[in-house]
Amino acid sequence: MINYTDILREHNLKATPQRLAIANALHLRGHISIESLYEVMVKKFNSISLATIYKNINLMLENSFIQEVKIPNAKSVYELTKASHSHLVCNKCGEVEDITIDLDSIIKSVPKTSDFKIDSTNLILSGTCHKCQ
Amino acid sequence: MINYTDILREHNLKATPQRLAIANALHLRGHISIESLYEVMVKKFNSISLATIYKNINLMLENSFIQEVKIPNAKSVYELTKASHSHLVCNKCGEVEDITIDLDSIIKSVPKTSDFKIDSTNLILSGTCHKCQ
DNA sequence: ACTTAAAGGAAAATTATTATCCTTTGATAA
DNA sequence: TTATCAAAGGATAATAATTTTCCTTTAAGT
Repeated sequence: MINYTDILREHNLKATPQRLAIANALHLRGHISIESLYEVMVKKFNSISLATIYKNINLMLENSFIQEVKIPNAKSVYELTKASHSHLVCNKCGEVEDITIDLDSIIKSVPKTSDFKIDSTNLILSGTCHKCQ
Repeated sequence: MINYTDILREHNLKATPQRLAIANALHLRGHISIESLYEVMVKKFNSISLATIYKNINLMLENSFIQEVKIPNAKSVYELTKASHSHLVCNKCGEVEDITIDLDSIIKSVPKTSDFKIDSTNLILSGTCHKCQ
């Protein structure tokens, strides 16, 4: 169980018990939706408000402590910010998995004639995971 | 101005005036959000209901006449279904542009050890477009 | 320990989306 | 071309998702 106190502070976020629990839930689950996160949090703080979840998720996004992952045909999930990576999403069980793929060649393949300056990439590969095949 | 009557019917969608107008708006704009689509449609059908927009967007999605494009930090836009392609999104003006990129090598680079069967890809490249640089 | 800006909780408000219900209409066939 | 009817449109209510408000509590720096 990692202590996220310092990491939260580095992102200009007060280290409250609720936030430490959110950070840990994200760490343990890897990716989690708002509603799942709320379920997890209620077990630890029986009177926590959904508004607290939303307010923290939004602040954490603004301060780049976490990232949103928008998934085709499903609700968004959130993850701790880490090095740029892509995602595998199983259409059967919904599992989301990180995967590191080098997209440099892809970025270079964008025609220079389009004169578009690429800052970031967002790649989701959908299909069927090992367990669901 | 293309006539989408037959194409709608091929997707098991009755060719109503409202649907033809939605198809044309998508064709003209390329990508459009719910609220922009509503604005466009109200000009043509001054008493159209937002519910009609939602019901049609959902039916068109179910019947694969259109696709949803989920964009980081922005609302979804919709586009007519066409051959698989990726998207360029400008962080400044919000413009969304189609781009054809061959992702075969990417898909093949997913380690076979992960035993994940990929069905579809979803790639968004974010940055700054020509006009906004 | 003291102070204070920020965070939490409860609930209201707002926004987004879907469902309901009745009227109208596109598509098929007589 | 008209008659028929399931499906679609419009108005509105209902629901779901998210944000705001307001007051109490607390983290963090003195």
